[in-house]
Formats: sequence, structure tokens, C-alpha cells
Amino acid sequence: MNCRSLPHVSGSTQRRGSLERLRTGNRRAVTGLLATEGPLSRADLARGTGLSRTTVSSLVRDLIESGHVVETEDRGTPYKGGSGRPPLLVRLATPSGGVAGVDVGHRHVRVAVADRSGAILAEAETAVDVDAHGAGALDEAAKMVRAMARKAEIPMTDLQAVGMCVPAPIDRRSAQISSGILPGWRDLVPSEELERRLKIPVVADNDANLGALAELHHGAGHGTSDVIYVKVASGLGAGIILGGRLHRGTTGIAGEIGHVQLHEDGRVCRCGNRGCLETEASAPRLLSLLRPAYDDDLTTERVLELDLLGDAGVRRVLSDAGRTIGRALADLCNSLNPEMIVMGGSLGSSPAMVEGIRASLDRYAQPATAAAVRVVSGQLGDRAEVVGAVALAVARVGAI
Amino acid sequence: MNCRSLPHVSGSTQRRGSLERLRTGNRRAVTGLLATEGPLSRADLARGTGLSRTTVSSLVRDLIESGHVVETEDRGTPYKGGSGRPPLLVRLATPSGGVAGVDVGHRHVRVAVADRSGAILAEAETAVDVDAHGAGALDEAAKMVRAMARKAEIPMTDLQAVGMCVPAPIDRRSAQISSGILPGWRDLVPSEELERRLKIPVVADNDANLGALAELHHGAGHGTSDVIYVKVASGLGAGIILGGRLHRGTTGIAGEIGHVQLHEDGRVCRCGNRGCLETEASAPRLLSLLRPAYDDDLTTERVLELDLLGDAGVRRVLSDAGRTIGRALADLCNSLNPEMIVMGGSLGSSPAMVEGIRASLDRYAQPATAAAVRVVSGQLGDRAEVVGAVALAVARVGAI
DNA sequence: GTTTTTAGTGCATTTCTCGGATGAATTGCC
DNA sequence: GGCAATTCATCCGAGAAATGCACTAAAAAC
Repeated sequence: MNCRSLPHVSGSTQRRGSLERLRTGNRRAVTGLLATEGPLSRADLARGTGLSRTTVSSLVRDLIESGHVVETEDRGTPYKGGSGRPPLLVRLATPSGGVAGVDVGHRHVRVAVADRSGAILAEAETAVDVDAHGAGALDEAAKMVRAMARKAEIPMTDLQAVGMCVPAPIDRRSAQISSGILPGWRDLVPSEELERRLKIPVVADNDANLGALAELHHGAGHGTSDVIYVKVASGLGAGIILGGRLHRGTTGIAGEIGHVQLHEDGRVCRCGNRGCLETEASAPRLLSLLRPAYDDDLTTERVLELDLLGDAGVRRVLSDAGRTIGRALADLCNSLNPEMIVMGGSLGSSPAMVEGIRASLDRYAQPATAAAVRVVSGQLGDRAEVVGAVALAVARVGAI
Repeated sequence: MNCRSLPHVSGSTQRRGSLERLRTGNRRAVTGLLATEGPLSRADLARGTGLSRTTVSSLVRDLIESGHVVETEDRGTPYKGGSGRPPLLVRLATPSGGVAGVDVGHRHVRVAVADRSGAILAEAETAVDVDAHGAGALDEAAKMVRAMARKAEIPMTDLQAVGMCVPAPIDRRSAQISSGILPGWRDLVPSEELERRLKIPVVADNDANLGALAELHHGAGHGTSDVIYVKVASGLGAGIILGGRLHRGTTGIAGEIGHVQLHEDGRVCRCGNRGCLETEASAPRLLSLLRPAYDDDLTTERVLELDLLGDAGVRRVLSDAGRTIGRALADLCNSLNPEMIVMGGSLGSSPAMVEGIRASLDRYAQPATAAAVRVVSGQLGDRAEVVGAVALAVARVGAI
């Protein structure tokens, strides 16, 4: 049987078959190398891409002409230390226009405006009761994007994409929030709502995924490729990076580790089940455990301070929470054999919690698996989500 | 800081940068299409690849000359039913030479010899006490490979690679078995041992990974890309396919779901821990549960028969085991949001077990996650491992 | 000051693809 | 039976892109 109706291969961006596609590919190789390695000479680029010096020169000439790349003033040193003509370094031109990242938490909205390479130019945070007022939070976010764009001196018309972080899983197909966790957001498609307000393309993803992306590119996970990012905040979620790419799952809701059931007859969880991990080890739960013995206004910030000061009670509670989370992570590590676990969220930087997780991994994971995985705190703190949102926007418009 | 020591990009197979690479890429597009769609005319290939008819003609001429492709005798019908010159169909030449797959279980060795497209030509199984006699099992495997090659009329010198299945995780770096589960195999590098006996390149992987690969390409998972294959046999393991590719993990030992701890004070497991999933739901455990009520010589085959006949006791035990395994899978599904779970191994085809797993997923996984995942029995039965081993060997020598 | 070493750039050459023209083989219509 | 229509395959010239080589430039080493 012949297959008569083979679909025409869409020529991706422009033409069909391939010859200028070869050139675009090579151009991409050059810009990609410049993006990851910083300023390089043409000779470096030739070595790095495997292309001939002639070709690279020609490509760079094109790229300079089109404004994607500029020659720097300072010359580097020649190849192996010593002699030879010093190279002329080129770097990516700071692309015109910019992007924005919006992080919508349960109680705050944080916005950053960045240039198209992802370098953040202006950033601000406002306290908003997002859970109660979904639409109001989006109004506020739109206002802040305009304000930050003004501060960064980027006209709104030059803003090319917005990345958005929401504290709930998003269904890949409908772009809707896929569970009833955010009561004030029912039947809202967050990306569309913000897009309607800003008239700029908006892409949304959940907080754990974006935190994972941020730590992978600009934080603790730099240089690794199999990372589990765990966000411990009002909820508990994971962003899973496998082979250097975010794993979103079939319908886009992967990473829901907060609802592993620990106790058949445990506390009732907002998900409707009982005894979920989230009911035992989320920030609100830990605060409610600690407050009777400390202060009714105890905050997570204060808890972290006490942890660093060596307060035994706080360290015990955080360590126990780490052990509890570590139980679940041990199973996940047995399945995925990752390279690193990055702890994020308001309590992710707690040393006691990291120790607790480490202890559980050593206790419950297979020895070879436990030995392969490092457990660290994230480096971006509560900025992780917004940095990830910016990264998402940068990815959307393309690095160049 | 400049990056002076950029690694030279190895020109993959032959030359350097990219011009004949363009052609090799196009050649691959043609052969790829032929591999998936069967015999096609040059015009079909042009439509399918997006290349021009001229280019395809030229590529096909080269491929015929190099023996990768042959023209068929029968002509097809022209494009849209009706008139026009009938096309000359071409198909992939049956590649010369062959590959072998070796499945080493705990109590058997199974060997298949296939042509280079993966079509199995000869296959046999022998009972061997592998656990006790590691070296003897390898001798037997080598003998069987020679015998099957003879039966398939492929001279040993034409056998180009061997894929090997071992019932234990393999460390990616050392190629050694990474836990003490197989006592008779300590300090053996299985692939090297078999390679020494056969003088043919051997690649090894564990049973769950190869079963997953087999079901993905030639079984229940055909057409999907995020699949968890669960093997229920003397142990319990998983092969995890994400994005159409096997996820092996940082050190290659991903998929160890058998050692999720269910009960702090449960049975002692061969891994040294207590209360592992494997102690509750492996084939030996289920048989030991059933034997007192049935027959001291009860086999897994008989158990499956009784399941299909509707025997209440057997169905209850298998269903409970499925629920237990499903508990662990629910957590994994929450993390990975897969499209399908394929049950393999000697008990994977049990309907009662599949029902039990389904029940646990619906009970313990997030509703959206549970709704997204299908649970099915594998289609390859106890041949899955050897089919996967052949697929591994085919991948090793390249599809063409 | 000469040699050595590395960087960057023209020019001729080769490789590869594309589009149109040409020939081939079959169906359908008169 | 003959002729148009249709589809398939190939030949030929044009154009695009990468490479190798030769050449100049610029600095350090001797």
C-alpha cells in the first residue's frame, strides 16, 4: 500500500528544502555559542562550531550587518597564551526590545523587565491577595509591567513577550489551571487574561517548573542536565529537568509531588485526599507547628534566621520536614536517578531541611542512587520564579 | 574571559563542518521515510521529505548504488487514483548481516537472531540457573547465539552487534551491575564477558529498560512517547520512556521502583531494607501467598490461567498486588504525568492486576493525572526482553 | 630585525539543491 | 485506434554555500 497523502514538510521558518537552511543553521550555531560562552573571536567560533574560519568570517559579517552581533573594542589574547595576532572579539548585540516576567504567587505579584538576552533591568514586588482577587491581581500585574517597562526605558511597543508564573499546574491543551487549588481563578485562562490586558503574547507555566528553569540556567543547577527542583512554600511542587529539558508530561501537569500520601488517615488536604505530603511539610504547616512555642507572628524569614542561628526547636522541625519530603524524593530518585536536587521556595534555603532530605535519601533510596545525587539550596531565593518567567519569555521570542 | 579550549566538534561520522552533512541528512530523511512508511515512489519521497524531485532522484540513485535501497518489481498506481505514469517503487534493501539479542533472566537464557532491520529470524530459550552460575550462563548464551545464527543462515562473521538483557541495573560508567542483587555475577562486566566469548560488540541494559523499548517500538506503546513499563517478575522494575526516549538517569540506574518502602517494619528485602514494594508484590511473593490454598507446584502460568477463568482467590491476590504497585505508580504518575503504563513480566498480562493498578491510580493520583494515563498489559509477553535486546543491537549498528 | 605564531579575508573550486524542460508510461475520451 | 491529460522520472543549467589555499595583519619570541 502506498502512502499517497504524505504531508508536506513545513519548511519551519522560511523555505522548503535546505541550502539556506544550512546557512541559518550555521548562523544559529554561531549565535548559540556566543550566547552560552560570551564574547569570542572568529577563530574561537570556528573551533567551537567545527566550521572553517572562512565560513565563520562570512557568517559573522552577515550577523554584524544585520545587527545581531557587534565587535567589542577590547582584543583578547591569542590562542595558546603566547604569541600571534590578538583576536577581535565579537559578542551578541544587546537585542533591541525586551521581555517581561510576571510571578503571581498566592500573596504577591512580582514583575521583572529584561532585555532580550534575559538580563533583568527593572524589578518590583507588590503584596496582593491573589487567591481572593484573581482578576485584581492580573490588573495589578499589568500595571506593574507598564511601570517596570517605563523604568527600564523600554517602550511597551518594544516588549515582545511576557512569561508568566502561576502557583498551580496548567493543562497543556486548554492552558487552564488544572485543579481547583486556586479558588479565585476558576474558569480563568491566566495567560489569555494577561494577554488581553497587555496586548502582548503571554506564555504561562507553574511556579515549580519556572523555578527549575531559572535554577538550571542561572542558579545552582548550572551545568547539570537531570535536576529535580522542589519548591517548598504554601504548597509543595517539583519542576523536573531531564536531559536539560523541562519535563512537563503528557498533559503538562507533571511535578505534583505534594500529594504523595503519607498517612491513610492523615490531615485532610485541599486536594480532597488525606495525609498528603503537603499537609505535613508545607510552609504554613511548619509555621503552625512552631508558633505555639515561639511567636504568633512568626514568619518564614524569622524561621530561617533561627535555623542559621542554630535554634534547636526550629532546626528539629525543619529537619523533620526535610526527612518527610526526603521520603518522597527517595522514591522519585530511585525512579529517575537524577544528578541534583535543588531546594527552592521560602524554606528551600534552610540548611536543616537540606540535611533532613539528605538523611532520608541516604536511608531510603538505593545506595547507588543516593550517592549519585547532590542536594543543594537554590541560589535565586524568592526571585527564582520571576527569573524563570523571564527565561520563558526569552525562549518564546528566540534567543536572537 | 575567553573560552580558548573549545572542543573541536567531532564531525560525527566522516567529514567536518557541513555540506556533505547536508546530503547525509537528506539521505537519512529518505531512508527514514522508507523505514517507517514502507515502499514508496520517488515522487512520494519528494512530497514526504519536502525535497525536490531532482534531489530525491539523485539521492535514490546513490542509495541504490551503495546497496541501501532497491527498486521493487511491482509498480504502484499513480498519485490520485487515476491516470498518469505509474511510479517505480523503491524500498530499503534488506541489510546484509544481522544482529543478535540475548535475554538473560534469573532462570533462563533466551536468544534471538535478527536481520539488521530487527526482523527476528531464529529464536530459542533454555532453562539455566543463572543466579548460581553466571559464567556458565554466558557460555550457554554464546553457544545459543552461534546455533541461532546457523539456523538463520547468517555466518557469525556477518553478525554485527549483540544486545544483551540482564536482570539488574547497570552502571552507565563502569558497565558493571550496580547492586548486589545478582550474587553469581559479582565483579563481572556482563557485556565484556559475552563480548570476549563471541568477539562481537555487545551492549547491555537491564530487563525493564529493554522491555520498555520493545513495547514502545513493537508492542502496546506504539505511537506513544511518555510510557512507564513495569516489569513484575521475580523482582519489580520499571523502564521509563520520556519524549520517546529511554530515560536512564545520570548513572544509568533509573527505574528502580521495586524498593519504595511500604511498611517501616515490613519484610526484609534482598536490597537490605525492609518493607520494599518488591517484598509485597513480586511473583515469588504472590506464589507463596497462593500455594497453601492451591498447589505446592503452582506456577505463574497456572495463576494467569486461573485469573482468566475468574478464580476468586487468585483474582483477589493479583488485584491486591496491583493496588499495592498502583500506590507507588500513582506517586510516580503525579511526578511524570505519563501517557501510558504498560505492564510486563510474567504477571503483567493479568487482567486482575491491571484492574488493581487502575483502581489505585484513580484513588491516589491527582484526578487529572489519573485521567491522562492508560493502563494496559504488554503485547510481547516473555519475549519483550529479547525483542528489546534486538532493538538495542539494531540501534547500535544504525538502522541502515 | 627576523622569525614564529595566530587572526582575519579574498578567490577559485567543489558540492549540493532547485526549477524548468524533456521524455516515458498509463488512463480516459472521442 | 488516436489524441489529450496526467503523473513519474531524469537531464541540464543556475545559484547558493562551504572549503582550501594563499595572502595580509599584528603581536610575541629570539
